[in-house]
Amino acid sequence: MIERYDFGEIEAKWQKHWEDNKLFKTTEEEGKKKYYLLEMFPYPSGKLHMGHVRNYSIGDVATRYLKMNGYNVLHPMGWDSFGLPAENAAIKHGIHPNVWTWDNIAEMRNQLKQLGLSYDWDREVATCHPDYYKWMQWIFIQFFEKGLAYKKKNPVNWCPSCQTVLANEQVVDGACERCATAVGKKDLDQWYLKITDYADRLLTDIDRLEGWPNKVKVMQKNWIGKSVGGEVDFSIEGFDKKLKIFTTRPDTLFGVTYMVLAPEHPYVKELIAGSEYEGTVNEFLSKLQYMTDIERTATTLEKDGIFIGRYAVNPLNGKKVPVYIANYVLMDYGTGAIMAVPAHDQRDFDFAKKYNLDIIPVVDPKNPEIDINNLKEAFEADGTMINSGQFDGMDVETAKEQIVAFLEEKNIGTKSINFRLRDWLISRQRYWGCPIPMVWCDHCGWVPEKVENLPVLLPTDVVFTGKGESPLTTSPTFKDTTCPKCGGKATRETDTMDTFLDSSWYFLRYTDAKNMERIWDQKKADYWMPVDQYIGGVEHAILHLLYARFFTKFLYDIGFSAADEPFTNLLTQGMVLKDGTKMSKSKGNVVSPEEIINKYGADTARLFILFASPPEKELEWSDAGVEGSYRFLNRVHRLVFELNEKLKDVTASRQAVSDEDKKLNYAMNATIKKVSEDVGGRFNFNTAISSIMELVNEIYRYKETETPNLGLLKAAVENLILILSPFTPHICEEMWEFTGHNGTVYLENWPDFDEAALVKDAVEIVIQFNGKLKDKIEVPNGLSKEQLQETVMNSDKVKALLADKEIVKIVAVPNKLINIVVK
RNA sequence: GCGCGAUUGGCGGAAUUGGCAGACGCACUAGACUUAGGAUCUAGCGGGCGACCGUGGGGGUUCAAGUCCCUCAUCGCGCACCA
Repeated sequence: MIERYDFGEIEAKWQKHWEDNKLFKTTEEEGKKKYYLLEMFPYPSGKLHMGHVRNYSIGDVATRYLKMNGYNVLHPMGWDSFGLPAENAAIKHGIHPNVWTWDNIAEMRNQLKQLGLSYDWDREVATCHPDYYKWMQWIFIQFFEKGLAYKKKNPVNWCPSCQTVLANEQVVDGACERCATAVGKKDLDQWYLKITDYADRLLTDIDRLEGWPNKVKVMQKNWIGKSVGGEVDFSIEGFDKKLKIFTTRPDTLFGVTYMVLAPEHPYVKELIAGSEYEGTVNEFLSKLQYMTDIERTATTLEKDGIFIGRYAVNPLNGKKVPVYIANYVLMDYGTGAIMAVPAHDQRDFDFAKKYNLDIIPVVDPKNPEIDINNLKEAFEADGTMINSGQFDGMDVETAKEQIVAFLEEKNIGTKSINFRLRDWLISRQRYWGCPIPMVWCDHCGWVPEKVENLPVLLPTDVVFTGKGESPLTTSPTFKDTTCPKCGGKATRETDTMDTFLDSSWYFLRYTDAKNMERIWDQKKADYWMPVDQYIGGVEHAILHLLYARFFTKFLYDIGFSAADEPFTNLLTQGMVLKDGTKMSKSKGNVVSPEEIINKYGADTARLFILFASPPEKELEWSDAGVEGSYRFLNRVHRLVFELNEKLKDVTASRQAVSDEDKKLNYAMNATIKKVSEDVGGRFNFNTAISSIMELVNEIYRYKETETPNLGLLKAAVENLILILSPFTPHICEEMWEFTGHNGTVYLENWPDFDEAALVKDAVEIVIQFNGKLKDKIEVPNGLSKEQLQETVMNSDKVKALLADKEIVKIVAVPNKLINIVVK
């Protein structure tokens, strides 16, 4: 170590040292507390951005802290490396996605290493590697064999720009999540995973996720969207099939004044066939068909519908009500048909007003301000049943139960639960993804590829047009094959999988990443799982985290995972902002990590990012703040360098004799305690760092006192290096070596703090009058209420303040304050 | 519209159980050292001359409220015709 803080030299030196000594390699050590710490793996775009630096710095601090505290920590890294950008690069620049991706991985791996992150690189995975996607295909086959993967023709979300289908989760405000193009509908034969079979478990188990942010849990609950209600069969006059509807308000069945079918409902064609309404209804339908999803679901869109010339019969009271089709009823929720109760549903109310339909109240609000026979808006709250025959007088909840029970008894309805969650559409008409390992045989139907033939490799002889069908169809060698079952002529599935499948189980593969025989060794997976702490962006709150939970539960069910929830604790880190908005190329406010590392070093970059804001909050980038962090590291470096001459032959000791000694000893122990709590418990790295800064200030002050105790000073410096090391490992390694230690701080024990040193001889007491601060005095530690009160009342200042006042009450809190209530 | 969260100096942010509001850092001001300072060190830094006033506004509970309760406002995020 030289006098100047040469971060470039120091960081290169220690990164090499760590790598040469395989310091971060992890194995299963029985009898040692395990901890699996995981950050979301990146898509290898080629360049690290500040969000990555933040994500991985947070994880690295926690890892290094846990390691020093005796945990056996698994901390792996890999690449979510299938996906569209690689394919777009191929179309645009003629580079093969494989080449493009692996070049990017090499570059990003290098950048991660420059940050000094403690990854076990021997466990690296890349989802585009055949050794990985072989097992992806294996999992798909397990789904297929359990009946949870199926192919179905359906109108699907189609992005005309990406030229591929999208899952519901990937459609945001009716537009493609990736490119923001308006999403259309297309009838396609597509593969689905039956995530709906897991809807109930995915929902109820959310309550077990105590270590997850509430926000994420609420988002998942809303996404799964469970509704409890009933299904009721209505008959239609002159039609032999029953019309089944789903409702969450069976209590309002007597208030039904019309029925609505979704325009796509299969009965519609039959119901109008040959009638005088056929022409006008078809006209209405074709008008709807040309609307995009954005238009169709916009809140501003007026409710629009048309009577189809038929009448349904209310099974409870035999009443005839008209049947409509309308744009506000969706085919893919419930049964695609509803009973309309305008008095108690705002949407039905709006529609009824527009088309002049009856409004019959069946729930009395018992509120004189609401005129139930002349409603201004639907009354959706609780009340007492009216106009409902034998159910009159019941409250809403009771009526719901009673009416459903009545329907079940008469065999005209059942209790029913509906989920908003749909099955997961996983086919993609793209090249750069995992091939779906299925073969179509005219005799046997869909047959999975034999496991011993996996992986079904991505062909390389394809043409990238960026249009229409999957590029795999252009491969002359891929498509034609033989049936794994009967050996006859057959064709391969040419679609690839949604990349969200790849990332739904990578955390399990890390536990035994290089296993060529099995997906993983069960013992190893059982040792490490579940992930104790998962860290990543909140943008994955629904998609990735829900899919990963689904996969884990499935793998648990088929006996391949000991855990049925993958992530015990979840930390969603905040975004990195500049000038109040997200860093983006288009806004020109991007700060590149590379630039910061070159100018100040990785330690400064890490320190700033951890110090500027608590991890879960947004972080406002500040160049001046980075300078400040850099100055702090220089200050520490200077302190250690300057003191070394004096301290090199001294033995560290925690003996504190003088008052000044005690102050330093207190600061040292208090800081160790605070940092341990902030890092180990709450992930409050910003406050941990500020307390370390205070300790540095204290050491600077102490070393200038008249007779500093060199042993104690040395102990303070050593502990400073140790507790700072998880944040800024390179400079701490260098200082640790410079102060005469062999080996690496990474393997040192986290320092203990001495409770006794935290007990002060004298404490400061706050004196309040009516809760307002008036004075502060020093008193011996541990005075009782009575003693404290006596001391305070004898103080001259208090006596003076009390001169013309009358004491009403005195509240004394030992070692803290005394509040005198006066008149 | 529904749900979740936030609002503290010029700025980022502290205040863990109700108990000194503004820790730590940035910016700024003055001074020291210096040929020089964008290095370093020292001091100051919510408002007000002051009694005092101050944590988005208003109300409440309490000896005591940034913290608990009610209410309003603003901003952010999520969902959104889900029957």
